[in-house]
Amino acid sequence: MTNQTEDRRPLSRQIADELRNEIESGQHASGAKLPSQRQLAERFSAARNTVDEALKILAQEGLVVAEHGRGVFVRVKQPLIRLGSDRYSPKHRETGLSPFLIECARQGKVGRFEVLNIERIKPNKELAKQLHVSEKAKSVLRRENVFYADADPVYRVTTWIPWRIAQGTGLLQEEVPHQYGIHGVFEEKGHVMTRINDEITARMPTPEEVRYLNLSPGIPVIEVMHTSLDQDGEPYEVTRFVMRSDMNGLSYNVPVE
Amino acid sequence: MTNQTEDRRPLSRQIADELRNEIESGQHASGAKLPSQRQLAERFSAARNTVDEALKILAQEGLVVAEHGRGVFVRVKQPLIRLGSDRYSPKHRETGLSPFLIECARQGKVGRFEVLNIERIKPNKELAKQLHVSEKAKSVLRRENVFYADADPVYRVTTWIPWRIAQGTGLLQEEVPHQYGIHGVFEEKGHVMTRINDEITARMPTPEEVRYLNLSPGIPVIEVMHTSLDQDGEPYEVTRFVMRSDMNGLSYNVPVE
DNA sequence: GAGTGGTCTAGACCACCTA
DNA sequence: AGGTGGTCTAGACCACTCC
Repeated sequence: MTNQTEDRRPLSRQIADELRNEIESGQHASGAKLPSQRQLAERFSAARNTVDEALKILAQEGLVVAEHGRGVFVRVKQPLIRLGSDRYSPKHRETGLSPFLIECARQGKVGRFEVLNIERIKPNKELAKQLHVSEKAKSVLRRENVFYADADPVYRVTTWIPWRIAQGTGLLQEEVPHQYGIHGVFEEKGHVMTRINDEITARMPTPEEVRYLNLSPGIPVIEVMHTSLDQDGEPYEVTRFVMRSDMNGLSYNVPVE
Repeated sequence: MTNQTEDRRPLSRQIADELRNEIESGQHASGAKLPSQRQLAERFSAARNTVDEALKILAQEGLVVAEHGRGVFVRVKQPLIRLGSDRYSPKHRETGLSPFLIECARQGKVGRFEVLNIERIKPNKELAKQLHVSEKAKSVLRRENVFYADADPVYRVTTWIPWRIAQGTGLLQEEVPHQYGIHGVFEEKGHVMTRINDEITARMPTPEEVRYLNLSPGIPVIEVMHTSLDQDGEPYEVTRFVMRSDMNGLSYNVPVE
């Protein structure tokens, strides 16, 4: 650290900056344990509180993770699972695997998902508009899932389907009644996916999402609002993906129209 | 707050949860000032430090913003600027405006950008591979910009162009030498944009990005690595957008192939 | 000048992990 | 048992804003 008496930045920032430098220059390898807070406090002639503050800054940047009783560690970057614009492409049918499972397999992981709940609901205003259904009735089927790669929760997924389409298809059951999954069901009903519309945002997770996705501090989520459009341009399904950004990315390889 | 003696969560969390509830239930309107830290400390029978901690949790979630000397305020949500998959579409040529400017105008804002620097550089390994250029020479032109909506910085944009394409086009000057912008220049050189590939991630900003984008705590950035492909499938330009997620979203409306 | 948030200290107790 | 992070306290001083 440079001349402390001249430096007007808060001490906790200075310590954070110094440690960040050390990490980025490779003095603390990925996964390595940093000196304890008490050791750092002595080194920087600061109170332990102040060191804790500095480490919280780095944790918030996603650079380090504290583990209670063990120490503070340089965060190990995970390879990203890339959800692609081709994730619904018919070309993936041949393998019988969804793109998520393919990507997991490519990384030597086992992908799976759990059904949280399935319910027939009244849509809110916006959803009713998007799906061209009535706002007054229980006109929509909602399915909520969590996707896992090995033991790590990766996405929180909610799918909304107009009841006129879901009706009588068995989509009220956990088990999806089609070998090509939910989109196989839609095709049988005469809705061939022709275009998709994905609206993407990023934000910090809600406390509920922190629980579901087992998120540590400093990890934002990516939210994708996806709409499927059929051969007539009619929307027939909306899905929201909430993804942990430390394990996920998106990829759109598309023609310019 | 419920029975404090039974609650095992840290006091700062309890305070944060309580205040979050109050905000979400509308007891503190958007933009409203919360009670001062000293008042809250008294109300919750806690040290001011503890209240400060609680407010930092909410700030990190993007719910409130502290303003030094003024108070802590409920964050006002900004309307999002949506960068679309059609942002390069020839159909926007007629207006003579870029999609960014159109979107700004729609929100009653004035869009503009500043050139930070323009330089001929040696690409790193990954970039060399993406652009099919040599890693050993100064084979790439880099242009760095910041985009603004009114006074707010919105994107940090870096564009890399193979020097063999940029050479002799005037792209070394600040002023882009074509009425249709930089992509007009590429077309004149025989590269018609036929496909794009966008790789999207989200993360917390680096301290440098915090400075450039004037970011407050709890706001992640969205990073888009964009590649333009010409009629032969050849990549001829890579652009990185770093966008503040509180003012930006993405939108992909694309065919299923 | 009064009020606000920003930061720091020194010490304390707790919960968790490793051995 | 001993070390580590998690949290809280009480008090202090500072920088900023507003009147």
